[in-house]
Amino acid sequence: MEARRPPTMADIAAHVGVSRQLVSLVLRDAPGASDETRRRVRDAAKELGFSPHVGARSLRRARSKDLGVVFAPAHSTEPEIVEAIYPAAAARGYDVILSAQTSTHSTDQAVDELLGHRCAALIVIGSDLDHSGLRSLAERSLVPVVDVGQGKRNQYYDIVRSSGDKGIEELVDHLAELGHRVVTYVDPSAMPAGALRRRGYERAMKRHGLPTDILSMPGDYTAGNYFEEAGSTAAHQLLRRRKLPTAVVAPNDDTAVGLLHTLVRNGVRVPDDVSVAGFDDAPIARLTSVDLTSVRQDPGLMGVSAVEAAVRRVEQGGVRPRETVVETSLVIRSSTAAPRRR
Amino acid sequence: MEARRPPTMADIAAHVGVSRQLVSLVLRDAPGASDETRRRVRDAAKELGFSPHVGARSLRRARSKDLGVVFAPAHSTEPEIVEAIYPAAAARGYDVILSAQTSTHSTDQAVDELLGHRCAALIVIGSDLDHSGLRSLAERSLVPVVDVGQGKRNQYYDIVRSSGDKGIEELVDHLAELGHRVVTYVDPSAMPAGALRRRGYERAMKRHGLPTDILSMPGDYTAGNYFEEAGSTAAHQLLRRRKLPTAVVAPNDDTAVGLLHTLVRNGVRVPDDVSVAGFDDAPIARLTSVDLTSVRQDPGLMGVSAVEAAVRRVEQGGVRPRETVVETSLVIRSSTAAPRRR
DNA sequence: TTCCGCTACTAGCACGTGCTAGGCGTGATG
DNA sequence: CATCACGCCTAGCACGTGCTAGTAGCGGAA
Repeated sequence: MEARRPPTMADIAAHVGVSRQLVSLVLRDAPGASDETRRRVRDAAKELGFSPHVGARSLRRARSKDLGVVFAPAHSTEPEIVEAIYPAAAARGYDVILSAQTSTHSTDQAVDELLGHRCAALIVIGSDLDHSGLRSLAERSLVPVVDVGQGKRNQYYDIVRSSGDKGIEELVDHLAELGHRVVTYVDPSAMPAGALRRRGYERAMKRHGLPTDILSMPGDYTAGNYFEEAGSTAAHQLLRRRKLPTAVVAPNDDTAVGLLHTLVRNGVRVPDDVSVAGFDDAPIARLTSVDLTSVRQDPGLMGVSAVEAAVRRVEQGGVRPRETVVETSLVIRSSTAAPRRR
Repeated sequence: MEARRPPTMADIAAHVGVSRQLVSLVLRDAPGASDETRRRVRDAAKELGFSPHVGARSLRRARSKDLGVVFAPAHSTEPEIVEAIYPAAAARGYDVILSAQTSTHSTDQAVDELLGHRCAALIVIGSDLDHSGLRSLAERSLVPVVDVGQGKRNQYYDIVRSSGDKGIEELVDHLAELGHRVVTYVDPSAMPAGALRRRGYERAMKRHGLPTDILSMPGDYTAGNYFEEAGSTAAHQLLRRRKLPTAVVAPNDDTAVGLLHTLVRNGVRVPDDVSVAGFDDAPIARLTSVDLTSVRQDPGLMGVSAVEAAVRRVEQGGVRPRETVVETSLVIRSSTAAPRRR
């Protein structure tokens, strides 16, 4: 029961009866080996269960072929972005190294570990860092940094974000077309990308000549189900009014779901009495029992864009960071409908 | 705008005016350096932004101090386990390397990457591998493997799982104590850990002298919201019956939520008309608009147990793998109550 | 003085891989 | 016949770190 050492190229070489260099050459698909030898080396590698030592490889290699990704497992839309990063990176010849940001494992710790692996670039998804935090990260890490989420174009790091303002505008347009005139916006004030989305609401309402009605919900972003709670609280506030709006919009699906369920539980029919809409098109919005009209910000496209931005900065040394805006699309489901006649 | 090379120990040594070895010694907290030198080396390391090259380190080091973790970002309870692994590993002096299992990145690929990093052990969470897959993984990887999820004790790999059968039994006990006599069990048949939980239901019902009523729902496990859909379909089937049961139990929260929402939408009051309970105590169960009675399988404890099992196998070479069963606890919320008088 | 032990440091090899520079044989070209 | 090109292979160094085996310097004991 001894712990055997994993096989190296030297072991393969000895097994086949050639030099170690030739094995390296074959496994790198470099020219200069006969087909017969290639076959024998590959067979031996498979037989011995060879797995290249990425540490040794990154040590020798001039430039790294790894993308470091920081993400928060607790947040909902991020897993989909992470999933999209894998094939995008693979298509460009890069490997992915993940590091989680949690309450016991800070963004800085995650970044330090990734830098220890000598990643070629860092992709930070939905980080808790503000602009100055990201800026200093970009400066000290010496590698290109891509922030996925929110922020404005700058010269320190790349940004990939969805067009949250235009998405909300489209949503309001949809409601206005259905005939809604009283559309309330519930704003969980602690939401990172919230300001942009609220602006979209304000702009669209103004364009339609309708009065804005914003319900601002304070709270702690880091709390477990803050968003859903904010929606629920907002629903109770609305229920205390003499008259309900005909439609309610929230800048994320969790808040909208909190609204929806609380309204339904209190005898309000959705969409008959009140239309409800969210943003993100999270899995929860697609449940048949929720079936929420929402705005989809394509997580796959965001992942691909992040990889593209990172690879571009890596391979064209010295180019300026840029901002990539991913278009959103309206997903109409059964939680919105024309308002009842009064 | 040239891409500078990250600083090495040799750079620090040159900066301070000592040998490279002494820098290594200081940064490893090994004895044999004066306090004054330690301070100067540490200051220089900080000033230059030194980050140790983990590749070089793992190359030289006899045994690795990394735990490789395979997880599926799309699944719901796993992020919480991953979060718990970080502090547990840190407490024992291990680093964590994550690799995701997605539709475009198989478990095998994820494992190969982790083995490339020369992890000391592998922790596989909620894998799609069956027993023989895990067995061959354990055999070819040459490192201890810990499977978190389900399975039976065996000599090839460790198992960490929750006591799903006892958890469901407790849940049925709770319902029986409330006075329920007609308790239906909805079984999404494709669920990996499903058999164990169903046995718990059957055992408890028998103990209480009640007839079992199992609604088996076929379907594809890998589909996006299969579980919630299964619950929704089951609700429709129940609604077609002449008489509803007074309580419904599901082996996971998604199915229970599908049940609950579909029943509510069709005018059935929960818990007044029907009590509904799930399993997992997933975030969705805790939403105030759902407030589902459930069985909590402590994800934190599962993460810690997985790390413990892995470290034990790593540090006591040759010990046999074992099975760790994490106790569950009943979480009573407002979706269950005493049945109405008939 | 010599020897010993201690502190503070350095020399040097090893880990597994990538890559450049060569070497050796064979067949084609001058 | 000498030279060259080419296909196939090997020698050897480098990457950044951990660790063992030293080696000076210095104070104290014999």
